[in-house]
Amino acid sequence: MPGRNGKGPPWWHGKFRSCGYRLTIPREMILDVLNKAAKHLSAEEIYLAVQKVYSAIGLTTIYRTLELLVQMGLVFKFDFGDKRSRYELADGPKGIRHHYHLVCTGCGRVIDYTDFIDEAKELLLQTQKGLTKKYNFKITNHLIQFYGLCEKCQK
Amino acid sequence: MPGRNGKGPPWWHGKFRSCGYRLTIPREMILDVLNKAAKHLSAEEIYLAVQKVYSAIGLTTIYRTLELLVQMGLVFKFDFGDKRSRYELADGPKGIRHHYHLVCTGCGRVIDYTDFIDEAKELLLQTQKGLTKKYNFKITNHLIQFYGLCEKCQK
DNA sequence: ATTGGGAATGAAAACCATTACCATTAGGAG
DNA sequence: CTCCTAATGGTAATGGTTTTCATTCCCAAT
Repeated sequence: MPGRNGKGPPWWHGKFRSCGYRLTIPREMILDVLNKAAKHLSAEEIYLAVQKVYSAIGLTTIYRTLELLVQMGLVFKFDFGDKRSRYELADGPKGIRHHYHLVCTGCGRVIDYTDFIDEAKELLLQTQKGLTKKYNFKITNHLIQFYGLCEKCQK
Repeated sequence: MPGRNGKGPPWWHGKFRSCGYRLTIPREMILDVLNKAAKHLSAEEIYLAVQKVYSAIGLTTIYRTLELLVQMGLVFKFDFGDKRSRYELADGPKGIRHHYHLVCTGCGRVIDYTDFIDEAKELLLQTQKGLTKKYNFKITNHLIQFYGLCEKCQK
């Protein structure tokens, strides 16, 4: 289960080692599934996907691993209002391809978008800096989501 | 259970009527608790608070009413990562005192902040406009949250 | 290679916030 | 005041996520 392009060891190997965590089959499988999917999956979806290739996998391991990955910063966890969490690869060391979500409150559909003006990014950074100083709060991450009605649900 | 200042009928009465919903004791109690608390409460906290004054209240009603209020736009629903939802009064017709949250991933503490609102508002509006046009998505609401470590948890 | 021991796993049971069900109660228009 | 229907509340069910615990496996030290 190679990295993004099939060449070289996946970029996450180093991170695992340096954190003192073991690199196991299930963990690689889960990362691989997330890597290939490249969109938000639920724990169960990941479970089923891994199961196709590694039938011995247990749901428990899925949850445990995902929690670990989130805590390591390799994976983001989202809540779109239906009541299952969604998980998404944080896109590597260089790929700071942060993207955001439009959530339809009608049908639950989620649209990813990356068109976020550069000014906005700048502002976000400044805000972050300001808040860090004022509240002595070390910000590691942020969440931005828009809610509304998609094309179909407006009618 | 009077309005914000004890004079005049609470500002939400009109909204209820115009939506065709009945104005009942439990609903007023719940709004009253949210109004007095003025910070994010869980369903159970609201339940216990209402119970002190109106012991016949049922948890089911709490949930049902909160859902209604959220859907009416009178109340916002948040998820801070512990696994219960939090509810907060949307601050009336004039009080556009929008605020955002800093969530500590260490201890779960939540800090409200109102700084940088005006700058953010402008960009938010532009972003919103762009997204609406591009995806034909009618945005009704948004969520911004910062995650990190609070003062205590950094040590 | 082998091994020892702590980390990781998986099956099943427990958890627990939220919902569904349904018989009963009460708002408010006429 | 009455009636109709929305609203309520107790209880049981739901279902995603966690906990428990015996077993297995990674891997550093032999």
